[in-house]
Amino acid sequence: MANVELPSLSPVRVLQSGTEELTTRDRIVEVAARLFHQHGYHATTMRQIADGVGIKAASLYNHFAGKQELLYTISYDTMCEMLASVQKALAGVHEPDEQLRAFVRAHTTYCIVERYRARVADELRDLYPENLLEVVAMRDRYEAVLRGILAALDASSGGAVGDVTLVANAIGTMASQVATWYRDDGRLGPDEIAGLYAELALGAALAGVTQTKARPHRR
Amino acid sequence: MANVELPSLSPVRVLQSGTEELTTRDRIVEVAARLFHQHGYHATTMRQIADGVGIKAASLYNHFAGKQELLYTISYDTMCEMLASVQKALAGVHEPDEQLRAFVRAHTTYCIVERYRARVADELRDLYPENLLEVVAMRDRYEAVLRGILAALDASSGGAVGDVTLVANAIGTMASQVATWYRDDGRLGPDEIAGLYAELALGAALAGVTQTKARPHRR
DNA sequence: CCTACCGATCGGTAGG
DNA sequence: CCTACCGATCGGTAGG
Repeated sequence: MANVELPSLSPVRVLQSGTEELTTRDRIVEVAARLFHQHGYHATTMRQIADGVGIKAASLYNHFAGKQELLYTISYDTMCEMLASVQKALAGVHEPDEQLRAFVRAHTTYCIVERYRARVADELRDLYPENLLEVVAMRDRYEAVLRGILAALDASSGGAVGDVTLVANAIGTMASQVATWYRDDGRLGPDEIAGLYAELALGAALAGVTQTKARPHRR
Repeated sequence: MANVELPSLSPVRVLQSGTEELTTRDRIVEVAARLFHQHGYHATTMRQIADGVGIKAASLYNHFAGKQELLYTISYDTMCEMLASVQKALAGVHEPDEQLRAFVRAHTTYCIVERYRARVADELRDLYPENLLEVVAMRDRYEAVLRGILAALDASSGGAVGDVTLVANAIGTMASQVATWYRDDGRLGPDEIAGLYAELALGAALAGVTQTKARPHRR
């Protein structure tokens, strides 16, 4: 097995982005993320990761204390990147509906472009309890941003959203799962999908008003 | 470790439902589904499954040829049950919007009530190629039902849905993921969530019209 | 359905 | 970053 293709961005990589000179440590993270995504954490061996990087398994332990630290690094860094990504997208946007569009666009785009690490970070099952705690804490901050937007949208629309927490969960999981069906050779590119998902999310969030306008509820 | 709690229904179990007398084979499937869900396929050992049932690991091989056959059985049977569940829910429903509601309600309810097996069946990663083929074929039939409903809704609404495939993927993944945040001790029960999800799905599917009505697109 | 067992492979270490 | 190696555990089998 040779190398990884996708460059992608880490806190470090962002600063020196553009070039292709990755440190061994960063290359380990890339390969591990792709393999964890493809086969799962337990089905991926340290030997496979080492193979992908082009070193021996024992050498991995010069960069990470073990397999779990590798998973934690990927998950935690990815959650931080996702949070930074939506915060950047929200800068200067004040209308709740435009905030929701911006959030969903940024989130969806990240989940497509960085689909390997994003899906690994979404899989909390294999994290040790102490690591899980930290990743979940970061994820909670992320979800709180979405809930805040939906609460503002609810207020500005006369309660159209309804159950803010449920709608946040629905929209969040919908966008996170985009990588399960996205194909590089598909009809639509990441930007197109992200734009469409933003409209779907707004439609779902405001389903209460639009539905009752179109026809009264029965139930 | 003792037994499993949840009864749940398999093609066999459905016929004799109501009682608690499960065959050893069915109890193995239940325990395996719960453990595969909780820890993942590779992190679950045959010894853990045997422990949960109350037998020794070697005895499992009197019921299944191996671990993979167990996974395949769970995945395939679950896909069949899901398909049967929505087909039943759609019987006699002819209006596209009501069909979408019925589909999403049935799918969401199944994904909550049978959340262990549903999530295992949604994880295709660990299936051997020949098994994957059969499970994916069944899943495609399932998704085709949803696409058919959305195509009808699109036609009856003057093209409001737009990209039927994308919307089907979005709604399908959203509903499938409900088990990631559902809690037994949460505010909302399965039926309430399923009802709300049906409205969210309809709002998302018709986002095109409602959005353009409310305010013209800019992009 | 059990006891007894096996070859393979894993994560990780020693020591350079 | 490497070679050499180890204890633990896994899925599965033999034979009753």
